[in-house]
Parts: sequence; structure tokens; C-alpha cells
Amino acid sequence: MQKILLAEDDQELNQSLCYALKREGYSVASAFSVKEARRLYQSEHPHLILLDVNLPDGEGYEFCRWVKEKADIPVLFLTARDLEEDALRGYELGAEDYVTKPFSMKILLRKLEVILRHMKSESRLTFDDGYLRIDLDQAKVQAGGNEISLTPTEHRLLKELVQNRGQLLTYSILLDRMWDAGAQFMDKHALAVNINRLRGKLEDPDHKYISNVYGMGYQWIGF
Amino acid sequence: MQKILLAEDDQELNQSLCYALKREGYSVASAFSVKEARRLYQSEHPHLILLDVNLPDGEGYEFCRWVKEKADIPVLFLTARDLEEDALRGYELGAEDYVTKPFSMKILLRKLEVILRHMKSESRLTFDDGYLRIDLDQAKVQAGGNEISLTPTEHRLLKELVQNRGQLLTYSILLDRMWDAGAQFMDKHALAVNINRLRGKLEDPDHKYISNVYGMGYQWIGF
DNA sequence: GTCAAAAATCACAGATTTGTGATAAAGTAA
DNA sequence: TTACTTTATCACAAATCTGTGATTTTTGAC
Repeated sequence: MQKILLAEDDQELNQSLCYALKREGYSVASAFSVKEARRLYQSEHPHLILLDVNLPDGEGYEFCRWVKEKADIPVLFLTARDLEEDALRGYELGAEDYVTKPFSMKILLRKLEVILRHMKSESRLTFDDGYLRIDLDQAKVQAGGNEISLTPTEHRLLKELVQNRGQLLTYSILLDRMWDAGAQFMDKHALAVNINRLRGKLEDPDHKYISNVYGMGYQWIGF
Repeated sequence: MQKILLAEDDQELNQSLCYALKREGYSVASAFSVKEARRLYQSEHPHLILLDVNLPDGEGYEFCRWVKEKADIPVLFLTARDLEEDALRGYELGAEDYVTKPFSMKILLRKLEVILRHMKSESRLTFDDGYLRIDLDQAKVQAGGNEISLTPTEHRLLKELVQNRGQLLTYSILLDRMWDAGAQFMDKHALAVNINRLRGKLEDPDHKYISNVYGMGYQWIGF
């Protein structure tokens, strides 16, 4: 299910958007301030952000920049003013689109659909936290400036982990997705070895990315 | 360079759009009717279509549907009327966005940028001609119903060919992209071998996809 | 702390991949 | 046609990849 982070301080608008989005089948995390939005971003890892430019504790633009630095999550601006300038500034920051209030809910929903349709099919997700730089599409990875080459399995594993960053991937799920079904709990060991190899290539003492949850599975942390 | 197909019957608007787009670095094919647009589409294979809904010889919607059936080329509608209904109809047909006349050229250019940014980075291109089915993102290929497994190099090669389908890829370009630079004309032979292996997996007497241009390079035909 | 289960690490070998060399086939120009 | 160049094909070996086994380290419950 697609998760949307909604940041809008107008109580009423926030609520009605929430309702409409949920009705459409999205999972919604709603924030009323930049601070809250930041927190929710990190815990929820939304697929798309719906962002009011004017929030009580800061401009939406700043939050947008912050997000875009970390990962290429689509951002759609909600703006009260229909100024060309505003829209252009949004685009400069990498926003995908904008709607001016008041807007038609139907149109907004279509815009979301279009963007998410693209995103879903977009595997060129690039991540960068200053040390590690991952381009899933190109299968290119840089750690601390050095180009790193991954084997096919390592790449598949990395993709699986990063695409589900922040959430625990149980052994059964991971094995299932890595080796087409049937594997199940058979060779948890093979998985461990590949995790090990991946860690060897990506991590260093100061930069850990793959964490193990005892008895459960693995999880990507960071970004 | 990104090619844009512009279909707009208003002489003046067509011309100024042409100018602005070219100035931005796009290559533009301009049409004044649906008929012309259709012809240009087939000869030029544009990356994006800028489409007026009202053309003298037919509705833009129809042309949009026709295009979308063949391939997933992004379409951006130009509409005189700012009616919710119009926009929704466009979206239903798979349009990426729309602008209502009169519009800000700057905004239009940003919208184009956003869409093309997505497209460029979109590797989940699936092709299917009944015999061969390719999902570049998933690295899955089926030929005549049978799942085919490709090695990493084969996959890279296929991707390169298919993403530039219809156009000749010279040896130097292909070698350059397959083996990071420097290779140049050195091992044209290695390329030939990999082409051969790919052909062995994908083709059969009745289904040929990779054609050679004597002394020049290779080219993907089909789709 | 002790202990057992889980995870990490390392070396190894079978399997796969991939460029090279040799040879055959096909294309081009005279 | 003939001579010559380019491309295709096949077999082989070096390099790489990848799961298994053996061993050590870590974890969590008692």
C-alpha cells in the first residue's frame, strides 16, 4: 500500500484530505508542522509527500530540500497563492507538481496517481547520506568515494533491503524474495553469508547499514 | 537529446513553443494536425508529446489513446478551457499532466523537465510483441512462453539495445557503454560473442530482434 | 556468570560467467 | 566470379560467483 505523508496545518483541510486519501486506498501519515513531518518521514518512510508551503514552524521549501537530499521521494506542493514564482521555486527544489488552493480533489487524486505510477515503476532510486551513494537502477554503489562493484545476488539483496528500508524483513520474506519461493527456512545460512559479503563491501566501523534483529531477520537502517 | 512532438494548430502558439523548446535544448517535431502528428510520431519516436486537445482533424484525446496503446510515451495536454472535466478525461487516457491556455512558458518548461526526468530514469519498461516479453526492471525475459535467464552482461547489453530500439548503436558507442570507456575498438569481438549469446537465448528462426549493420554496429528491431 | 541458540566469519569447491582464439560464414567491392 | 573484410559460431580456460561446512563470536534467557 502506498504511504502518503501529508503536511498541512489547516485543521479542516488536513482532515478532509486525510479522509479522501484514505478513501482512495492510501495509507496517510498526517502532520501539522515541519517538525512533526520530519519525525513522521523518518518513522514512516512515505512514498509521496503532500506539502503545504506555509507551515507554522517553517517553510515547506526547506523541508522539501531536506527530504530531497536524502532520497528521491516525490513532493507535491499545496500552495494558497497562485504565483508563478512560488511554483517555480517548488520545481527548483525538485518538486513533482503543485496545486493551488482551492483545488479540485479529483484533480489532486489524479495527479497523485500519475506521480505514484511513475514512482512505482521507477527503480532508479538514488540514495545518498554523504558516505554511501546507491543508484539501484544503474547498479552503481559508492562508499566513501570509492566505486564498489556488486555481484548479482548482492545487488538483489541490497535492492530488497533498501527498497524496504526502515522495516524489518523477516527471514522467510527475504528468502522467499531472493530465491524464488520454496527456499523458505532452508538456507538461512546462505542469506547470512551474502549479508556478510554485502556488509564487507558497504560498511566500515563508522557506517553501519544492515542491522540484524535476533531471531527475526534483517533491516536496513539509514537514509 | 530529448525529442518532443508538438501538436498545436494555432500557428503563432506553435511557433513560439517551438522556439522556446529548441532554446531549451529539445529537439522539436511540430505538427498542426492529428494526421501530421501521427506521421511524425512514427518517424521521429519522440520522448514526449505536447498535445492540443482541439486539432482541426480530430480530438487530441483520440491521438493520445492511439499513442498510449503502442508505447508509454508521456503526453502533456494543452487545453484552452480550464474545465475539471477536460483535465480528468486527459488523465483517464494516461496523460501525465495538462496546462491551460494561456500558460506561463516557464512553468510549462518545468513540467516538461519533471516528466522527462522521470522518464529518463524509468527503467521499468516492459515490451511485449506476443513472442518476446521483456521487463527490463525485473530483469525478466520470456521468449515464446519460456522464462529465460540472462547473465549480467547479457542483461546490460539487452537493456542498451532495447532502450535505443530502432536506432543504430555503433560499435564505439556500444563498447563504451558496455565496458566503461577505454575499451573503444579494442574488443569488438567480445561484443560479437555476447550478441551471439543473446541471440541464442532470445531469437528463433521466426523471431529476429538484433540486426547487424555491416561495418557500423548493431540495432534492435521490433516492438 | 553459564549455556544454548543465533549470527558472523572464513575457506573451499562446484557452478557459472565471460573474454580469447580458431574457424566458418556472410557481406562488399572490384 | 575473386579477394578481402567483417561478422558469426564454437570450444576452451581464466576469472568470478555463490552456496556449504567448519569455526568463532554474539545474543538473550536463565
